[in-house]
Amino acid sequence: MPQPPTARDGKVTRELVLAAALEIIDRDGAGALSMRRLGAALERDPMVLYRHAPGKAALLDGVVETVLAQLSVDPADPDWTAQLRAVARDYRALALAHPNVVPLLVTRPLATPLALRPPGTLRPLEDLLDLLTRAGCSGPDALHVYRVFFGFLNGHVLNELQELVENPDETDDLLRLGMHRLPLREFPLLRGLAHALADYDGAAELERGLDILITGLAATLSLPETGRSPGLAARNASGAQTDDVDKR
Amino acid sequence: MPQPPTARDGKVTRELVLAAALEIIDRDGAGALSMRRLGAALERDPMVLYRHAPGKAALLDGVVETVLAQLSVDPADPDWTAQLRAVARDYRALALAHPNVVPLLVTRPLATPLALRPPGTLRPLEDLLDLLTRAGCSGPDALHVYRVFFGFLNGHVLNELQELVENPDETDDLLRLGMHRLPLREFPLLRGLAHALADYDGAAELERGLDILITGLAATLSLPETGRSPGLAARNASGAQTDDVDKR
DNA sequence: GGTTCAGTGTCAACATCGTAGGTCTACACT
DNA sequence: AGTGTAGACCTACGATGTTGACACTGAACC
Repeated sequence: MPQPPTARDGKVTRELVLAAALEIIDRDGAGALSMRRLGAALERDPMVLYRHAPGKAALLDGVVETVLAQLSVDPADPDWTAQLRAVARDYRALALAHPNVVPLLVTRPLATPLALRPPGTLRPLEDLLDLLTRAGCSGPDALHVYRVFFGFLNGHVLNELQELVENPDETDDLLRLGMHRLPLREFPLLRGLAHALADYDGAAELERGLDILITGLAATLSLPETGRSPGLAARNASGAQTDDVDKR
Repeated sequence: MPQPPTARDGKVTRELVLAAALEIIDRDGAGALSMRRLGAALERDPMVLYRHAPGKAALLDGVVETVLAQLSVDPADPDWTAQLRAVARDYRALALAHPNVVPLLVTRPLATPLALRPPGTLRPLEDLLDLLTRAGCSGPDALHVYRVFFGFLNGHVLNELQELVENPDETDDLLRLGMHRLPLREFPLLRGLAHALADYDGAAELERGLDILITGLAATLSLPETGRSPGLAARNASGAQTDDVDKR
């Protein structure tokens, strides 16, 4: 017999549950994920979920883990700066692919002590430490780099996802950003920058941040900055757009 | 007659509501804030709240606004780097004073287009733009600095708040961090760094990040780096502890 | 003085949520 | 044949955000 799209193929596995949960979150946001809805998506009784996770919080952690598991760090890369850049780009791509997961990504760890987090979440950390110590970093320094690096990444991703527009079809920047509503007298500079706000280029912003970060790190840690120089120059006021992955 | 501690003094104002909400969040976390509990804290019927806010989401935004309103940027400061540093330290202090608000702080803006955010939230942005343009920045560059700066700040704060411990009374670092639980074979480096993890110094980390960021920014924007050099040197593997505000 | 009106507080009700407890079915192994 | 076990299901409880109707107050107006 023909199965409905989200077919009930035999057993329910943890992976199936998490995949369905991710799908719901991607479509309708994290707030829309309820045990009942998730059960319905799997065409099962909601209570089945508790066989595969001790509660909703664990499910959310699981979703975070599956997403984060798609991020891989190659500890064997001889050029640590290049590897950092690659990871950063992957991370951004992941965030853009699952924007509704980002709040969980930055928020869930606050509820769980580091060492009790799901292993998939710790993998990138361990690999990054590996990469850096191979490059000559001391342990504590590697830890420091990890923190600065992911701190920066999370900050960037949060920023980029905030650049939402009220009415994307509108051509006028002021209207698109909903800026006509804010009191002109109190925020003159902000209003004047509507155009600049409108053509925000996340990819370029990330690269520039990486330039600053990596050169800064290399200097502070007195590590060899392998590979060619990252090209700090080449930019002016308006900043040339780089090709962007997403269309916004 | 003697009033109970959280007295019902006359009218209920928006400020009173938000203050009570903040109190609950500070004490029991954002998840513990419900309309009914908030109503009980004010000794009023929960429905009263809807007279002062259109819904729970608006209340949360209000809490974010009141917290963020405590952050002030002085646009007249002639030394922009010093002002940035001051703002960064204030922001960190705010986050440490209200750790349970931080998830809201980084998460709520994702739900609201920039221009429709409460004015209190936009104030620091406008003031920062002011500060930077006075220092000779172009508009778009100022915007860029703002983004990199707050991206970094949010990232740092999120990082610092994650460094929670499982059993704060334990003297052994491994136990305090709950590290004895994670599979030794898979995370050797991480386990080896338990000590380094345990004496994380948020204030020092912030300063080092600021060093990197500000020098990087000054270089990229070819702005005068006013004030004395930020002191990029003076650090080694273990990193000397600076005096810290909080006790953890 | 009487009437209207907007603001404020109260109450009951609804749909939805997470999850504790118990039960039924089917298969694995002795 | 009997027994154990794991997966799935159902019911039910308490809590949540929010709607709509209703009562009270004080000021504004005729």
